[in-house]
Amino acid sequence: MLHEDFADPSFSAALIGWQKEHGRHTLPWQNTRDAYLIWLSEIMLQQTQVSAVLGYYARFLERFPTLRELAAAPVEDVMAQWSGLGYYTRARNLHRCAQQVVAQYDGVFPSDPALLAELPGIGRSTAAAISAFSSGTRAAIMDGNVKRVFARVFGIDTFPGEKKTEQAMWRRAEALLPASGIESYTQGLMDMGATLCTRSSPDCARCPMQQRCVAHLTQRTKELPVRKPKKAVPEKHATLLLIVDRGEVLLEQRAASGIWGGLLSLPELDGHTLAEDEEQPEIDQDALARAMQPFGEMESQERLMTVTHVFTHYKLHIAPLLITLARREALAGEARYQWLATNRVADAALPAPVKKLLLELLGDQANSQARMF
DNA sequence: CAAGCGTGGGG
DNA sequence: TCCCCAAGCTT
Repeated sequence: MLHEDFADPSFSAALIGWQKEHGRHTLPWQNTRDAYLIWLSEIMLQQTQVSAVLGYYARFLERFPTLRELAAAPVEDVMAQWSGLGYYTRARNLHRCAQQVVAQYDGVFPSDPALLAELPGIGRSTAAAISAFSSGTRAAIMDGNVKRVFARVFGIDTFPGEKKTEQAMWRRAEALLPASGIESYTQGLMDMGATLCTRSSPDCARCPMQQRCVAHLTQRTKELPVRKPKKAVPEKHATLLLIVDRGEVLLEQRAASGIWGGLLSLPELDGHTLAEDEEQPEIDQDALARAMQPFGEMESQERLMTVTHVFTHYKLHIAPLLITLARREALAGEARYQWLATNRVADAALPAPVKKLLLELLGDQANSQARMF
């Protein structure tokens, strides 16, 4: 034949039947056709597991019950709600997307996946999921679940991250779409991947694909899908300035791009990029004095214990430097700096490890009368 | 188009 | 402790 023929109606039939009987039906974003509720869940669930999303989803909707309220809100409020969930570009794009849907579509998400995919933060797969769940549109998703299920059921033994392999999977996904029942089918792919065909120890005994699964039949579920080739994780070091004064802490808004883009964080003492293993670098007092210039006169400095934060692509050693002020300078024209009351840290748009650091320290402070901010 | 982009949990 | 990676998108 000229090209692969991936069509097989029995695949979707088996999957749909399984989903209706054994799939998930009570997640907070199910049992609705409200595109706002579905879109929000799909964005939060990008590279993020359901258990991590549940709390954020509920709090986010409490703060932004409607698309228009989200669109009208300051982006800082959106970032604060997203704080701790990671991949912060999603939050900025979410806000932009809400504004675009209000402006271009009068607040109504289009049902066409191609139009959805033009909006910020919505790619081909997310567009298909939103479209399928909110309007029953027949469109294919391609996420980690689908890649894992396909790799095993069809015995695909090349790395799914490889472009050629992924393209083949997309063709297969399109060919396997059911004539009807796209909602149960799409949800079934996700449910199978998340609850049955898991990364380790898949429950093949309960799997509707058992009789047709190449990996199961050849006992290769451990080998499939093919692992991502791993590479050495670089280590970076940063000295963060923990400047406290009168019950407030000094924060700096980070650049929109790069790690923790657009979030508030502690000012970073630059010029300290170090070789590996050099855990406790000497503080460059000249650089520190220059960095402190805009904020005031230093009273004391105290090095706190280094904490290590592991990202997907590198490891960051954070050396906090606690600084108190003898005199505070007014923040003239420095829009990216702000003083934040320490009792508002928990709700601020901070990266997870920075928020953790601050809360731990402030907790210690609260328990200690010896030292007052 | 390969790399950049968070965080938390399971094994 | 360490490894792996999850309802991917953007540049």
